Amino acid sequence: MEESESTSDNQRPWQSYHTVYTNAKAGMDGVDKEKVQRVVYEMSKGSKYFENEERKESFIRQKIEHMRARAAKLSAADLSHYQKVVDKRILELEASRELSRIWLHVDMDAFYAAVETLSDPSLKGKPMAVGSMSMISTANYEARKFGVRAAMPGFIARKLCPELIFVPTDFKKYTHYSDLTRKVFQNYDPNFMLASLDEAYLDITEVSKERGITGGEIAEELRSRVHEETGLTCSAGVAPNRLLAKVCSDINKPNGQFVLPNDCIAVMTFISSLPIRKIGGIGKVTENILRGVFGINTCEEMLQKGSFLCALFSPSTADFFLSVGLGLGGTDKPEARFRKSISSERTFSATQDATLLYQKLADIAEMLSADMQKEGLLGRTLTLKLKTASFEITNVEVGTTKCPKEEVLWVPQEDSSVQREPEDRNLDSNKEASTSRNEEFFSSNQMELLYWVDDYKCSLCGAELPSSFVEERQEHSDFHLAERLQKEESGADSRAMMPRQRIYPKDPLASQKLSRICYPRIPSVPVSQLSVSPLQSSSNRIPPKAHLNSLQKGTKTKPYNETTSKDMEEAISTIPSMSDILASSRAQNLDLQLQTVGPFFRITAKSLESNRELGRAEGLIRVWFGGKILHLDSIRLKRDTLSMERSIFGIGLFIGAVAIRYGYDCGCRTAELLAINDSDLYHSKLVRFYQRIGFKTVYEVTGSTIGDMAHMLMWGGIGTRMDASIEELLVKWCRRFKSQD
DNA sequence: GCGGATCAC
DNA sequence: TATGGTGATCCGC
Repeated sequence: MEESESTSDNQRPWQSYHTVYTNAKAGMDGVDKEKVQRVVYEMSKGSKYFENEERKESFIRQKIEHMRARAAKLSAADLSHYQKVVDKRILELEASRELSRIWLHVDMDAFYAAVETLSDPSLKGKPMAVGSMSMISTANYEARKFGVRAAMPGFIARKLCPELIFVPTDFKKYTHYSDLTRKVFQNYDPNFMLASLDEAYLDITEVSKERGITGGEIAEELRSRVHEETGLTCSAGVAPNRLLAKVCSDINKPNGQFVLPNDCIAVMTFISSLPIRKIGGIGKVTENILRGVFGINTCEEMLQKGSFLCALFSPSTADFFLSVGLGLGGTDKPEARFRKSISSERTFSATQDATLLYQKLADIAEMLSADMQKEGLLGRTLTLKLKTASFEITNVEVGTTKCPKEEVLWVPQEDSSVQREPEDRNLDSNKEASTSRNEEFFSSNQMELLYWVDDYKCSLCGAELPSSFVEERQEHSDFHLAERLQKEESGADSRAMMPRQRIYPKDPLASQKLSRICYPRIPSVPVSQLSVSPLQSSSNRIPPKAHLNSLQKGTKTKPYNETTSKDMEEAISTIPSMSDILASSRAQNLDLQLQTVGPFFRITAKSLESNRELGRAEGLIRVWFGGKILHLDSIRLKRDTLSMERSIFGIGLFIGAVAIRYGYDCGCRTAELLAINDSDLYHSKLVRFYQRIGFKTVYEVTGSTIGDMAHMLMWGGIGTRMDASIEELLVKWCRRFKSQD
């Protein structure tokens, strides 16, 4: 066998070059596959792409060999053990079989190509492909007869079919037609799942029951309505679950449909001879492995080889294979799905021009940033993807606690390329930046959704507050805002309620210089380290109930800044002492420490349980003409704080309160900060947040005037300069720090 | 948590 | 001349 294969390789080398292009696709029945294979091989041979494909193939062959060896090593005892595992698992899976629902999968026929033909009827009947010389997105059925298909580079397609017409992609058009199809789908299942622009899953169980018609009849009707609405044809599959429905929609493509009845025997018969490659999720590699290692070709064989699959694959993968063998698939009601990542990438011709590469990176970052702002998204993990001229792909991720982004991302990337393959470093051809990582991604738009359901319940957490509780409601929405900001910030770059230091150096020298001026560092061994508690007596404390009452009276019905001076006098007597703040922070299991060096201070918050640092603030007491000013440089909260029950008020505000109280004790009357403007979206929220705390805008630093330069040197960026009266801050928030007794 | 790989459209 | 862009998931460390 080996012999004859290698001989045929020598005579017909193209047979050993495995591409996805020969994989059976609708409309490719009469194609001379041998010829296609040969042309693809001839056009690819010797290219960097080809070499990379061979490298990948050889890797897969190794993997197969390795798995074969492992399979051969399994003892009879092992196999009988795994057989028991499989038998049990199959019973469990079988028990979960759900035959009561009818799923329909719709798939538009050659969608992009069909849309283009609609807008330019002269294309009708001619071989045509949507895409470019580099890559084809879709080919119409005339082109498919030549072996031209999606995912094939255009220059190869042209070789296969010289008269092939190329049409550039135009997503606006496709989206328009996709919208039209959705309006039709809506009538059959308001919760339909869109799989892409041209594919959808519909649960037609209800509609079938209500109208007393079969799934097949619904499919017919839906398809003809799609045609009426769009002038396009589509194919449909009807089956008891989504996995099978998808397979079915492909069977009578184009402009056809196939119904698999909700009947266990029918399903098992259908699946028994089905090639595994037809199943969504089983691609070229998995197919090769399953065939090469276990000789599996059909879904039925998954069950026969179940013990091997369980022995060699992870439980979740083995489960998937077994359910495929049983013809099981998703039947559940779709849950709302949120995007988990957003990305932007570009391929460009190889270059060794570092400046150009940096420029490309900057451009891509800009595009990504724009896309994110459009959707109001923030990210937590930033990934740089690099594709070299030899098609090798490298990813570098950074959690966003590190900064600055560009340096962290880019410099190590270059270095690692140097180590691995020096000659490739200068041939970088593709970069992508993306942000992602599962639940750590979220939309900041969601923050705006706080409203009072029935004018009574908080839409975000269900807390109940009647409308007469004006102050409480304000505070409650502050809480959610703060919570959101805290989450976003500890994800974005750990800057929390106060500005972090940030500067955009033009050159290294400038950077050094600026950092000396702006960011005095507190020595790692503090000259004076004091626990804050002994600093203050609680002499000016009054019983908690009393000051709570007086404050509520004063502020309940009017905003704070309208507080009368008499209220103020009353209130001042109620401002929390340092020990008030510390006592209530300890009640939250927080250990606050204040360190000072000359004018500089640092406040750290640790968890009393874990002793881990949860956040810190830095700043200095600045002497100015009118007196002293508390200058807040940054408050940072650690990611750990996110998982805690506490709100930002529990940590950020405690840290802030210690800073403010420290400033008060030092004789400062004013606190100043800069709400840094990284993005407009975030900035406006930050400013609003500070405003609610009690800060007022004094100046917009835009960087457009010489005067702004001084601010930027001072603060390290552009943004909104804000001040607050320290006394007012203490009064405003004193209820937070009332004693726990 | 990170980086590589696979898959789908 | 020339082999894409976007998003998701899983595995192994």
